[in-house]
Amino acid sequence: MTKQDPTLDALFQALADPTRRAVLAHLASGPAPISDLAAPHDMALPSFLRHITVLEEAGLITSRKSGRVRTCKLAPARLREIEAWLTPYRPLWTREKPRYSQLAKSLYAKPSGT
Amino acid sequence: MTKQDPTLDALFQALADPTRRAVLAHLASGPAPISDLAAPHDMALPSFLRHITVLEEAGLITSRKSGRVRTCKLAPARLREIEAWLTPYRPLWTREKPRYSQLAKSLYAKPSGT
DNA sequence: GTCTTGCTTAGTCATGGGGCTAAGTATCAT
DNA sequence: ATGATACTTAGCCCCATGACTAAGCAAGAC
Repeated sequence: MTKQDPTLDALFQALADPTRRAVLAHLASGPAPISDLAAPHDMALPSFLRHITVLEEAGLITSRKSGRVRTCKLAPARLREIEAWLTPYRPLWTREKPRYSQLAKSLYAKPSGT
Repeated sequence: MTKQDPTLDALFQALADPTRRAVLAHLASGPAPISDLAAPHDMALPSFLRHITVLEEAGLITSRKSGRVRTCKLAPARLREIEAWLTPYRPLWTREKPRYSQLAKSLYAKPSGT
């Protein structure tokens, strides 16, 4: 509409896959090497690595290689952006009456919906 | 990992497109007919309609046809599911210390990360 | 040095997503 | 009845995604 937001695109896109969400859930219990993350997923390693790359490009995880092991950890800042995107809509389900006009105002204030 | 969640897939997928997020933002100011929604988007109508279909299949909007006009409205329940999915991760950015173990517990309790 | 481990790169393939045009159908206006 | 309006369906095109195998490479074990 007014402005595109490619980073939000990548963010939601990254979350639109069960393997990738599972990786995030796994990483929620702390950093882990690729092989640990891959173990539960019945998938060839290169295929799995693509998912890791997608998550990293979306900014949802970071990784560092030490020796021959690459360790991944969650980068929760991006999840916070989803929360932020969600915020203007929240009145819609927390109140009985939608209060559309107020909502429109907050959506126009910062065009996070575009 | 344990169980797939196709509806979460569709939900995030639907949000991974700026046109579709713009439609949601538009609908936040109240129900609107297709043509109103389509107007700001420089796109052929059939292409735009696909987006509407995706949103509707994801459960993010509903629509009813009356006469020759189809009117769409937001269905915020699905947005709430995103909020729910986000919930177990929220401690990660609201506290300084991650408290990984607690988080893992809540993620295993209901496998919303799969 | 040789072998194993843990990624990494390269290349292929099938499917699906997002765009288009063209043509169809059902209302509503005149 | 005619014509405009508001979708709707059908079909095509291209590129991105998600999977695979095969082969490469660097680090650690022995």
